[in-house]
Amino acid sequence: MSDDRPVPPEPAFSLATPYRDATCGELRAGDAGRTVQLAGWVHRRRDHGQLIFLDLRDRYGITQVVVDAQESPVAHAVANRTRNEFVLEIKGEVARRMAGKENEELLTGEVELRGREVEILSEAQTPPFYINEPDAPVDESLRLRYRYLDIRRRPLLERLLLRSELVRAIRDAHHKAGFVEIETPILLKSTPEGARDFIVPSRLQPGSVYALPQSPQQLKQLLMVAGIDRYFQIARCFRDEDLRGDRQPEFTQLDLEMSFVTEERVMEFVEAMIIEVSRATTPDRPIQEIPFPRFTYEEALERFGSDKPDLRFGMELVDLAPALREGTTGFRVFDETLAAGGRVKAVTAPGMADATRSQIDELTQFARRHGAKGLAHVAVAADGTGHSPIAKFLGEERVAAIVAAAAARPGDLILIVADPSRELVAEVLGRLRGELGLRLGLAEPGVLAYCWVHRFPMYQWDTERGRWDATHNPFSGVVPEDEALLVTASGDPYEPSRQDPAGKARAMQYDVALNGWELGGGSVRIHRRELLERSFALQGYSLEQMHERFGGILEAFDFGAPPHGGIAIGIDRWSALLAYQTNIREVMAFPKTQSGTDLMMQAPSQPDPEQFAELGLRFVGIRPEHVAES
RNA sequence: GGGCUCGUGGUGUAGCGGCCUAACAUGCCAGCCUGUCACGCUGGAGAUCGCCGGUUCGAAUCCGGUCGAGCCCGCCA
Repeated sequence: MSDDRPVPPEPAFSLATPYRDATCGELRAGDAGRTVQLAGWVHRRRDHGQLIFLDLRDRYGITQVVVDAQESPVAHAVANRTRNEFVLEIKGEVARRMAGKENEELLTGEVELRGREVEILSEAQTPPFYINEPDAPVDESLRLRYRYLDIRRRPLLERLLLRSELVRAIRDAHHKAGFVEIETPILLKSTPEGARDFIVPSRLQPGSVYALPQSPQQLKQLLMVAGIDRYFQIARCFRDEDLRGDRQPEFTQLDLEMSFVTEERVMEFVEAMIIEVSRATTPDRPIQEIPFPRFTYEEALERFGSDKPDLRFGMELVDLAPALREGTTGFRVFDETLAAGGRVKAVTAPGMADATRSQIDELTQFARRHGAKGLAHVAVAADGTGHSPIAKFLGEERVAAIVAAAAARPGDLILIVADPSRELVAEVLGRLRGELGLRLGLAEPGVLAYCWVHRFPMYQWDTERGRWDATHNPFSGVVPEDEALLVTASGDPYEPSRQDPAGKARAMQYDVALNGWELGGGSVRIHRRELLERSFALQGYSLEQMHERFGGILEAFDFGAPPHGGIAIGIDRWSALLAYQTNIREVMAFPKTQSGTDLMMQAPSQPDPEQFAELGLRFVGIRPEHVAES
């Protein structure tokens, strides 16, 4: 057998220590005859009486140790006492395994260490779950409680290593491109993002609080004013909102900002960076299309029903209005929707024509959950004719027209949503598309389909508060040709209304999506004071409020602000997707549960009364039972 | 704030009104074993079924509440 198994490169600072000469992943046939010492955890023990096999494990791999009672009675006696997860130091001679006894599964499988001296560095209780069977299912709360044991297992370890490589590649790419990495404060002031802030009371300023940053948005803009024309940071961000599999209260963003740039220039850099980083981190995963496809928000919504489309499969949305146009269709839902200026659109699920009643019901429930009033369907038979419960209203011709419009093939199932709201139709069909695309296995798992979505609407009308809300970020710039739209219908900039031309303005905003997930988003910012004031007025901020909330940055802009723009990319999501995960807890060393608790550290915890007293705080409770206690 | 799912020896599951004095696998403990690599063989210990209450002659099993975990809606650029 040849010694062709790759040996990982030795880091600049040797892995050898007084406890070990080598790691458990590096011994090869060429090392036979050497006397070495290894240190690691007992991965598994196979006791044959006079002969004990110990699989010794560390981060780098596993090496089999044999302890022979005849050769080394003392070592054998110690090995006899060991159990799984004991930490050992073992000295012995590297020997080629007997012919036919090699283990192909192990990088070190051609050799074994003949243990002469075994020392127990640390004993271990029986772990609460299997560490040596990485595929065995374990309740996630147990994994969270004993995270340090979960990290001993290969799958999580490898995801953390991947994430480390990702961040390293990001740093490399930015440094090469002349970016400066600058840290910004964690103890900050409330920033204008829409999420709830985490609050930290100040002892030195009793009654005042810091807010943890939801992102370093304002600070990076201030760095642009400061003349740092290319800034980036791997920044921890905090948002006190309800959690999901892809949302944690604290998360990490790649935050970057550039000066003297256009939208095009920022996208150019970010795209090149993403390609470089992807190739460095997951060289085995092909990028579907370069340059990344670009869609306007409008187009993405029309074609995919999503501003973060999964482009690994087709299933584009189809407008059925042309097929239904002349006269009335006889199906009231469609007629009324079209008459009201609403939309009737469809998505075609390939090969699902034989869906059972309960499957259709389930899809209908899915559609309802996302706001649709119902879900119509047409199943395409082998002869190409459409069959549908609503055929009796529509008539054969119109059903055929629907099949034709959807370009559906025999065996396909056409799912139709009708609603006065264009956005709702898009949203529901988009979700169906995403869900079915995955269920039907249409998406190639290994492919990385990045794309850009840009030209988002600047604002959304906030009915409750009677003002325009920035869709993205209050500093986002408007596309130059829409600048004139940033006015109110009334003429008074502080009297916004739903009819304002501003509702049509598009922002210089761009999102990058990967396989149906939003990876990040950014914009070219407004750097001119005058335009910023107009935009803020539309968002319902009076001059006083503007200064109260954004005084610092407004003042800074008066000292000469360069045109600038940037982006923020979610590192947790990115590493999760690169590791084939959809749950960001799987790429975080110490994540929190959905209720925001840390099962390992038992956080959050009751504060020491003295800490409260020092801060001048008292807990008065927010629920009846709390109030009753105080 | 709301909806849904789950909670049974250390772990993963089965059992879903009496046949349960709770089963299986694995782990654990003890003994045997010199070529295993999910070693093997023999024996043993280990759960009152998350918690509280109710229904019932009888509850792991049904109902209500509660606690914990997850998924989703709202929320979150």
